[in-house]
Amino acid sequence: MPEGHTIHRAARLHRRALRGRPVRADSPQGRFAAGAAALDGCTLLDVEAHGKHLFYRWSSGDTLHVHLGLFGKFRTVARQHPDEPLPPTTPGTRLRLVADDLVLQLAGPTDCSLMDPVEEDRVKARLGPDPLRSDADPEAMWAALRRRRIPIGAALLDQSVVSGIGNVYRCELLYVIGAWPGRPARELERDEFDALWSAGERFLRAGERSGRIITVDPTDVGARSAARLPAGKRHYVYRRTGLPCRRCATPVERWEVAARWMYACPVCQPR
DNA sequence: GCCGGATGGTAAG
DNA sequence: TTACCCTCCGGCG
Repeated sequence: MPEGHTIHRAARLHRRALRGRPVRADSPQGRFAAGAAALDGCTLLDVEAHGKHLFYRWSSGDTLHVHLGLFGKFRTVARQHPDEPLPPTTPGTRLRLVADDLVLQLAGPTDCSLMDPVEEDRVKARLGPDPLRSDADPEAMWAALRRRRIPIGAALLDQSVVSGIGNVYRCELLYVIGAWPGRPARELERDEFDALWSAGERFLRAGERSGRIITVDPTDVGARSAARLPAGKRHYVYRRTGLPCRRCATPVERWEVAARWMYACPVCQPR
């Protein structure tokens, strides 16, 4: 589920598993053969996440940029012995990193490439503040919203306004702050924005820790704890078209905003 | 077992 | 605006 929480989680896990270790690198699919050859035998120095982007820094001076897009997936396989045969890869495996006790495989990414510092800066310059980063500045997001006439539902998907939020979080965030998605971004009140930012921080952080998106207060779905909620009970409105709102029972509506499905309760999120 | 859809973004037209 | 990337998962049979 690649919204920002997935990316920060991958950064944390990959950093812990691979930092300081030399790895073998190759591209079973072949589309990243030259890049993998450049990384082969190098040591991972650090991993940085910003929004939905990952940056891996290597002892060679190279930076590996990964963007999962909608389909990209990482798979890690533990190894007992360094001389154990490698696990099979799917034909689409773009990059494989092999350490003594771990194999990391990447398939289906939107981007997997080596970047120089100029390209890296260009990518980062396009990104708005990321609530999961310690250097995130909410005032930058507030200023960006004030400049836009587009609906708030569209602004939340614009990675230059705020980075790391995807379609699930945008729908759920607007529900929990009670804002109609079609309202112009610039008309959001300051107290609504503060609630939006803090809920965004809270949702993303919980997602990073658990590896899944759970936005409901468990008491709203008749559960004691958010842990192990079944798939149909994790959200207030996302993918619940026509089903009763969990708080007021009004049917959830669905329509397109910024080329993606938007879900909202017309009563809890008044226009 | 097959089919359709999706958590996203880029580049072509 | 449309095509594309080519993953996994859930619904259906």
